[in-house]
Amino acid sequence: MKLLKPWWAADGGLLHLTLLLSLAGLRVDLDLYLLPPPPAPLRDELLWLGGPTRPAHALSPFPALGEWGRTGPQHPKGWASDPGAPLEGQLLREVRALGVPFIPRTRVDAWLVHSVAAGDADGARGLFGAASSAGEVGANVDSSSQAAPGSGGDPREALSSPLAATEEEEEAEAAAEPTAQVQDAGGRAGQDTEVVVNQQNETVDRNSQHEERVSTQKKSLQQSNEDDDKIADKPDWEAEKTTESRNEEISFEDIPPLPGNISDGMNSSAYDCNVNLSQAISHDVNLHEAMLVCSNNTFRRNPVARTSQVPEPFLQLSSHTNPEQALPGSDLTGFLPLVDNQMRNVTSQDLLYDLDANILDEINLMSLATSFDPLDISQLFEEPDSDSGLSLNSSHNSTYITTKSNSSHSTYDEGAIGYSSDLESQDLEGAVGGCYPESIKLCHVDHRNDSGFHENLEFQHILHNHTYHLQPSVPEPSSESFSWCGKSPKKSRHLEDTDRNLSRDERRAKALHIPFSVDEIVRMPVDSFNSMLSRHYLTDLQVSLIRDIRRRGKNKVAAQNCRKRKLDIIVNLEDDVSNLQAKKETLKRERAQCNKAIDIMKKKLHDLYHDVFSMLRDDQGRPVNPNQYTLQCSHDGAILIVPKELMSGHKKEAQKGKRKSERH
DNA sequence: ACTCGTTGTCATAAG
DNA sequence: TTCTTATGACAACGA
Repeated sequence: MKLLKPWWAADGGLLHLTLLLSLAGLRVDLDLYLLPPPPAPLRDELLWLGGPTRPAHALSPFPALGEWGRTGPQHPKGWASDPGAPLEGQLLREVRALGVPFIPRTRVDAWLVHSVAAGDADGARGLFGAASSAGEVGANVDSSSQAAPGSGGDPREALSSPLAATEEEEEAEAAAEPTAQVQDAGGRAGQDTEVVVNQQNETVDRNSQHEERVSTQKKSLQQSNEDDDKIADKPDWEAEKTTESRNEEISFEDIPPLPGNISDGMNSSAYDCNVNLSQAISHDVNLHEAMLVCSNNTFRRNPVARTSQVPEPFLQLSSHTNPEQALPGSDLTGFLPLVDNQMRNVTSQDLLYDLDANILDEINLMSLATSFDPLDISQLFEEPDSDSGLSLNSSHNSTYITTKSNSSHSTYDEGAIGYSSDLESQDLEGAVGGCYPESIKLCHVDHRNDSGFHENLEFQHILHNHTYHLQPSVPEPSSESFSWCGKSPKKSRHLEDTDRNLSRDERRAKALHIPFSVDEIVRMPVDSFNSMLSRHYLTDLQVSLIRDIRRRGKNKVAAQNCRKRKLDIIVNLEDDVSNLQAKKETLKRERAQCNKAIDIMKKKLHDLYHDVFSMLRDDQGRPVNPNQYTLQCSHDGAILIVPKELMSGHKKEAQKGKRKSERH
């Protein structure tokens, strides 16, 4: 919702709103169904007031405005039956005077404007102010009901009430105050009408609070380029409101199909579908299903082929509300963010026609996300790690870069892009398509789809990022965002604690509902692993993740072993060093001992020498001078007393003889 | 704020 | 060719 602020402020917003509504097709039709059409002159004027480059019916997959009065149910008050009311021109002027932040172009817009003009100016400002702040149709309506209390017959209330009132209130009001207005509109009556009354009773408190919020929101609108941190500071009330709306699912199953062919006015196949509107509206996956229908009929991609790409199990999972309507392989839950990326320059029809293969691939992958538990996804988003990331970070490159630059951590480099399978985008890694941070808000356009949208985010994240890194630094849709989806922060925190011990791959595997444990995946022998992959119905995404998990797991073990080995080697080398040092010391000691022994021996020999000489006598009986004579041992063992002079001369001759022999 | 050890991951080479 | 293992390098994280 916050993301829409910049749309309104910077881009005029209407195109986005239109596309948004178009993409959320069934939802828009629901609104139309509930509301009366404007008078013909007015709608024409409204239609072209904004100077659209092409007719409204070309901008939107909905029936042309001209068909509105004929196809839509008649308002109990006969509003639709009064097409020529002389208010139109004045209405438009009033609308303009209201400072509505966009020019009405589609029938919905026209109706909104008209409704506003028909009501009080304050209420209108509240409506559009809230609309601009909330950034979603549902919010618009909701706001309008709060801003203009007391207008019991105002169709705005009929539209908004279901989103705002609680079931208890509805029941109470139903018993107390019968309102026939909406009942005429095809039997859907009950809840909506009751809520209308509720809204009247609801009041000033909320109204004043709401106005404050609106003013705050308007201020924030001016900061269209607010950073992610600001985005994270989502007001509690927004979350509450969202949760409220979400909890109040409107069931239109009992509503008969519209009398007219709702797609009569369409000149394109964008909305050429056979889906029963009432059925579609009654399901949480309206958007998905609607887009499925569109894809079947208009997308260039062969639906059959796409169908074949999606494993049966996921089909079952993806169509959590109405399996019979869900077409295989075409869940477009993640379409909004993608479209948002192109929205500024392209019409919805262009989008429908021009979805390229990449987008469709992603969309196809999105089907996987439908089976994800939003909480699981949320856990991934909340993942502290990073490198990876899924980060909420979306996979969109530009977004990624931005967030990365803004974040202190910034990690996702990943070449991941190239990497495999990576599913994560986030990492953005260059990845294919990703979703803007804005897309996060987009998901709140239709609360019935937000869980799916989160899944998409997760999915896209995973899709593009090989590393599965999570961007911790990037503002993630934390528990706050999940509270939008009706998850209490406590529960989210609890799960967070629960999963805290899980590794990233474990969390990813859990999020993708991979039926094997990470440990199994990693430890399994190759043959078993391959047979396991072939035995189970797994999507490419799952297989990719499993292989990555296995690769990372094995590499992790290898790295651990490698480090352990390296440490062992180091330890061994250190031991060797210490051993050698000890040996060296020992040898040193031995050497010293030997030297000592040698000295002792020398001394003993010297003493013995002198003792021997002291006992020797020459021929005249005189003692032999040890300085003039030396003792020599002959070959036969005889001891001879030889004068040193002879010994020196003999030694010299001996040395000469040695040299000669060496020369030769 | 910086350093250091640990850990996970990736890229690459080798078997 | 594919898979596994080993290892260097890098980054994140916590102490």
